[in-house]
Amino acid sequence: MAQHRVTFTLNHVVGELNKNADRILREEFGLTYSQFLFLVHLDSAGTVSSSVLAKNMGVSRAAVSKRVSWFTSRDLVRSGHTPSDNRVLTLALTSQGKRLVAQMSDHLEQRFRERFDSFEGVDLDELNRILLSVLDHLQEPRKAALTS
Amino acid sequence: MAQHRVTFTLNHVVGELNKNADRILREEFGLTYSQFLFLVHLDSAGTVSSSVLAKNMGVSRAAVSKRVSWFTSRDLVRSGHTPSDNRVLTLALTSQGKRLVAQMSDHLEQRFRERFDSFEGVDLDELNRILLSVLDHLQEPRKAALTS
DNA sequence: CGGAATCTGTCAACTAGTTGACAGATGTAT
DNA sequence: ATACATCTGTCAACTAGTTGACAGATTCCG
Repeated sequence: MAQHRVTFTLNHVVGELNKNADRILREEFGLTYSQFLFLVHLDSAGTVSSSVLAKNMGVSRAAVSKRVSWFTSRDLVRSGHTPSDNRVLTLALTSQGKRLVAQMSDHLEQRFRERFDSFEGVDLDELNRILLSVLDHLQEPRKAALTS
Repeated sequence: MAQHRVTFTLNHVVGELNKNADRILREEFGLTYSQFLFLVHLDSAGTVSSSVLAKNMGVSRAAVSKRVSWFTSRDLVRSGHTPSDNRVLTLALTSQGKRLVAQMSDHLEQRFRERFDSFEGVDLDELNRILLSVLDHLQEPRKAALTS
């Protein structure tokens, strides 16, 4: 009974973290956390099609499609069709976009450290290791099917 | 640099968990995870005003307001004005609502256990303890202001 | 070659949240 | 008592996601 409440705690923690990040990014950069995530995903992906980006971000192709113009009109993202395949719309950060996402990441991390470096109660690297282990377990349903 | 990535992992884990829960609840009960959460919050609150429920759920008053009729029309929630204060709309689960939320909770927990009871890699109670500690730290900005 | 299948991005219609404004009810201070 | 402040739920307009349908481009085979 108490056991599954860990999912509630997880949701609660994530809610607080994202709320904080969103507030900081709005104040300091005028962008939302979700816009930051878009740029982060694009940054780590390099040059990708809009549908690959959608898959990476875990949202629908339509969701990405509708947001692209917001970023291109601000010169943060460059989009264009490749000659090799005229269906795909390739996306990449502009140099300005790269600069911005680096600044945002740095700032966010600094604020995060201010808050947690002096916090002895928890080892965040250890927490991350545990969470990755849980994630791995969640994404492998094969085990249950094979053990019999 | 690696440190703040724990926030990404957290988001990822929560996304997977909620996606699973949503799928299960839709299949077995025809309700979404977010509808389940509405009922859970109302269940643990007992009889509350719509604005208190909004605060508990971490959403706006308007968001709750717009959803109430969905639940009352299905006889899961009862709503009415108290004579003591004619502004407030009091909400409570019907007996049918209570029965449903109990069934849903039980089912979800059973499925959760099936998946994690045999999983030796992680102690979920320990994880919950850590997360509660992080949550506590996040919600207390006073410490930083006082230590000097 | 020529279908047929598949993949791409976009559209329309929908859901569930937000903020800001509002009217009405209640509380408070002179 | 009366004016002012605050709290309540609801509304309109907006944002950001969803699914399903679609046309066009590409790929796969026979």
